[in-house]
Amino acid sequence: MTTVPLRKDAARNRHRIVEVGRRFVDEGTPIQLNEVARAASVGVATVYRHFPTPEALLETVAAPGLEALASHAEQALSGDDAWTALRDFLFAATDALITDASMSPVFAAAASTLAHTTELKQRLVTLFGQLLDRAHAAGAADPGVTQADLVPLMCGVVHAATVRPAATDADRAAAARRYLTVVLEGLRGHAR
Amino acid sequence: MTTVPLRKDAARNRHRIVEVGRRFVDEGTPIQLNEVARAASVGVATVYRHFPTPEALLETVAAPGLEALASHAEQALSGDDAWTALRDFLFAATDALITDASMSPVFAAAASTLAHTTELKQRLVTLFGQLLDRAHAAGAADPGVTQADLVPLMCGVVHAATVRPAATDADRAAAARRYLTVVLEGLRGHAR
DNA sequence: CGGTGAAGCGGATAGAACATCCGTTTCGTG
DNA sequence: CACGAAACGGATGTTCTATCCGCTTCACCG
Repeated sequence: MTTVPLRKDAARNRHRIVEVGRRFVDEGTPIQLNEVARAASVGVATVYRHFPTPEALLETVAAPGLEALASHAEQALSGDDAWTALRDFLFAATDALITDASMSPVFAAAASTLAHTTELKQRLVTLFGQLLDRAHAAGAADPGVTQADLVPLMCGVVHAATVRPAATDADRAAAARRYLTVVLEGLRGHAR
Repeated sequence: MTTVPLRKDAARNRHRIVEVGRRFVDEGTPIQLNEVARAASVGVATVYRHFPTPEALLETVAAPGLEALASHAEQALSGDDAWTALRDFLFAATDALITDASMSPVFAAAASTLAHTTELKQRLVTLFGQLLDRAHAAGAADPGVTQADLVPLMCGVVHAATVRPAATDADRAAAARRYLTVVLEGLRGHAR
């Protein structure tokens, strides 16, 4: 599983492709590999060689965001109040998922094409779980909701905000925060 | 907007097509119009004439379920306790959305191709709103959550349960009910 | 009834999107 | 500099989507 370092030109092309992928995601353009190739001034085969499917490219585009989220979660784990730490982290995560369109599809997808992403997602799930368990231990969260539920719940909140007809991105973000508030209240409420 | 009654053969074909559409939805097969034509022993053009897009067919497939939901909501409105009526109805709605795969996409879609569906959705949103308003009036629900939020929240709950890796449909339904419980708790909790 | 025109039918096929293959080019090492 | 491996690119086969138009069926009317 040790990766041979890419040749210089290959690295450059790969980088270009990811950049274009990022741009497409930000613009809401669907990722079509032929289209990406054109925009990156690269042969179609080059794109397909690096990323066999649109999802694979999406995952790579999403990776930095997921990593940032993971570090954030690690920091949150050192917070003193379990509930506050969980809550603040989830708000940050929601904002990230709304802002960066590449993240929620990757999150929601069952399995991943890329080993790196799989590992990253696993790490995040574990971190989510630890944050939740701390809250459980402090008696601050409904014990009926488990590790396996937190990521889906987040996806649900984001999905709800996405479905809702909203004029601007800010509106959507505000809705997501309100929905998260409801869910958090439900999580905590049941514990009492 | 008065619709001319279909010719006998046209009605038969249309019916066949919808039937096949229903089957595809139940089997989780993606609705491809050419494929539907083959399965319905009908020319491609016939399918396209009745349903210009897969979504249009999906809407028609979903319509009976949406209608059932609407009548259920109307019944719920005559319940004596506002909160109980809302809660029971939302549980029933969640079950329906999980069971019938045609409903949530139609629900989540912003606009509809079909006039009938548009009207039906509008009716449902109104009914949801009335149920929620009764709960508001009874001081049983967070006033920060409005009419425009209820449908998205339902979509979110269903989405969360769909995303969650689950062995069986029953698991998924159970998860959805748990998530709805959390949301309801959050809705009610904030009101107090 | 049988004739007639409108409504509907079907499938060949044009067009778009996707993915692969292979001859050519570029890179890095000895 | 020469050579083999790695990477490139785009022409091209494949698949999926949707339209067009010549033919058939239906329903109505004399």
